[in-house]
Amino acid sequence: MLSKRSQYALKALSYLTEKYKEGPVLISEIARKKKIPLKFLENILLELKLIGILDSKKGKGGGYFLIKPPSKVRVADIIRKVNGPIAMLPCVSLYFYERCKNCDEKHCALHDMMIEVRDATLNILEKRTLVDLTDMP
Amino acid sequence: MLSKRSQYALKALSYLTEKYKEGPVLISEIARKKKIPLKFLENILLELKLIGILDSKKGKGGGYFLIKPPSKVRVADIIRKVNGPIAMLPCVSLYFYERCKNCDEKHCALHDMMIEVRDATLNILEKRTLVDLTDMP
DNA sequence: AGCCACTCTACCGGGTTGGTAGGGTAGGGC
DNA sequence: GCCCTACCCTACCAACCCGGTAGAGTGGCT
Repeated sequence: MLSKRSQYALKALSYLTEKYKEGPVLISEIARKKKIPLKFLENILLELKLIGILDSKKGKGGGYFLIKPPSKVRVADIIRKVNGPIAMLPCVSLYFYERCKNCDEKHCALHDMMIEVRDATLNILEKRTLVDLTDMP
Repeated sequence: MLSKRSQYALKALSYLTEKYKEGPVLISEIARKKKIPLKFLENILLELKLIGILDSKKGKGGGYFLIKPPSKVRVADIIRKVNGPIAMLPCVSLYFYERCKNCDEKHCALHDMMIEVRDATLNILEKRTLVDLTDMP
């Protein structure tokens, strides 16, 4: 399961995608529209900035905005950065790989099964970008 | 990611599948062969018994054993019982469903995307049983 | 100057994770 | 009827994560 934090992050990014080209958006506006606790959202947006997905502007007329066009930001990458591994086991993770002490990967049926699951998941998430997250009216 | 507990559970069950029809298997044997901390494994096997996957026999010649034929035990069900939801969001979970406060499911793009991911995952895990977990030599 | 909006530090209760320790108790064999 | 075996039960632990909340700081704009 994605953490609440990750869910909020995705919601916020989808809102910023809709407002792309309208300039900076207030934290408070995002919080209100997406029903996210304000101070928690502050924290999340800050992380997204440090990660390099967003940038911000202070003072009047300030707010947060996407650095890159929404079509260039993959959902899979956001999830990895905010939530962690997408795979179900460390030994089948592409970006958070860790060798398994309990088995030999060449002969581990669980390993093979989880590779399948990982590929099926990535096949969806790596093809989707923020644009695919914008809600239908 | 699956918790360590879930990983150990699956490993233990795959071992018990290999020893199916050979009668009860000692906790200590499973622990040794699968490199799982003994007391932790005790705890896990007990849970699997309460869940209704295993049964045990006390005294000499005792141990743990599968209640049902391995081909009747689906991997997806084990994961759900030991680890929790398979879906990435509560609002797309079949067995742990919770309505989403942040969005209207009918018009939520994230919701739709995660349904796709869920189905791709279940398409694999619900077709697999313990038999598919037995390792190749 | 003064407001605005992000930024930073800190804190907090409660829960989960990944164990460890140790004694209790039922079942079989002899 | 005793004793060994092997599961059963309770308790504890440190460390971290989750989902926030609070409040003061700081830089930018007009």
